[in-house]
Amino acid sequence: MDAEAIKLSLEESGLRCTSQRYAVMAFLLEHNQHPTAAEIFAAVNRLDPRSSRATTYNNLRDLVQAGLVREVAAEGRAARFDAKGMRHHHFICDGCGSVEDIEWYDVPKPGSRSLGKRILRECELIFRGRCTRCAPRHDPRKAF
Amino acid sequence: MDAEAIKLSLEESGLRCTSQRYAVMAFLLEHNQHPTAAEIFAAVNRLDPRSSRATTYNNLRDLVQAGLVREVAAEGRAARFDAKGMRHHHFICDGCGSVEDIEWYDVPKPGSRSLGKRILRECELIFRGRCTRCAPRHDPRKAF
DNA sequence: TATCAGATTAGATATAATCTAATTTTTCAT
DNA sequence: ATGAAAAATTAGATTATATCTAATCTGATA
Ligand SMILES: [Mn+2]
Ligand SMILES: [Mn+2]
Ligand SMILES: [Zn+2]
Ligand SMILES: [Zn+2]
Repeated sequence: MDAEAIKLSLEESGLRCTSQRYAVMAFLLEHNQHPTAAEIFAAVNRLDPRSSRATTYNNLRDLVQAGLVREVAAEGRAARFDAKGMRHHHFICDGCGSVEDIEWYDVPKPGSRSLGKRILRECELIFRGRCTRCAPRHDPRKAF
Repeated sequence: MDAEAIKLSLEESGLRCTSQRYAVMAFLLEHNQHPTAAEIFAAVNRLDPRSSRATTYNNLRDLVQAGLVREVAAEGRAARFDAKGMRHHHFICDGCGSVEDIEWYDVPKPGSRSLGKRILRECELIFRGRCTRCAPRHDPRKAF
């Protein structure tokens, strides 16, 4: 996704393309490691222009509201984010806590009986286990 | 699950059945609203015996490690917990943030091609939308 | 009973997120 | 261009959540 496309997607969502907001969005688009707000703040300030912590949080909030960014559901203290590009699932490593993307495939919806009067919008599938780096350290005779 | 069964499940996991630890476990078993640590702390102290905040957090950590309790994956600030009884999925309300249980059903695993060298242990399915209470307030003409 | 590991406690500390009020930047009507 | 209004940014204070520390308590066991 090039600079112009990012600018456009922001403006289509009713958000001005400020340099700080652009930097957050661009960083998320080119890093799929699901960084925390603190990591994003550090990363966008490594380059110009400077952005404050409050602005980083404000922009993440705005981008999530606009549907361009997602706050990933995960346990743990700090929220993690990714750009909502192609649909995908997530894999969370028991060993190191890393969150990785898994290719999307369709998930069966719950029956209307168990859904009741609830209105279903979307679903999110999280896998757990050991990532490629952590798998070798894992003794398969021991349960987690 | 009666008192004796709780005591037993704790001891099978190598945890002493202290009154504070019992209270946390019993509370989670009879409330499926996925309370936060603060809510659990308040609830177990409404009755005797008193338990400190540190102990509530310590016991939640121990119970999660022992596999009796789960920290639910969800966005938002405070961690939420439930007793790992019967397997189930979760529904998180866009409106009020409540987390509700959804009857379990099997979920197709990702293909070994997209899984790579990762070791899969389990999966967790999260639905999003409007809960029964929030659904009526939702104007279906407006997107979220 | 004496010992000791496990558990609890109050309060201090750390971490993550949000708020506040001042300032800067952009937009837009004139 | 000019000035007013709106939007965005900022540093730092504040709040919320979680963990740590070091002293004390409890209960199992010898
Ligand atoms: Mn992702
Ligand atoms: Mn549950
Ligand atoms: Zn790993
Ligand atoms: Zn609701």
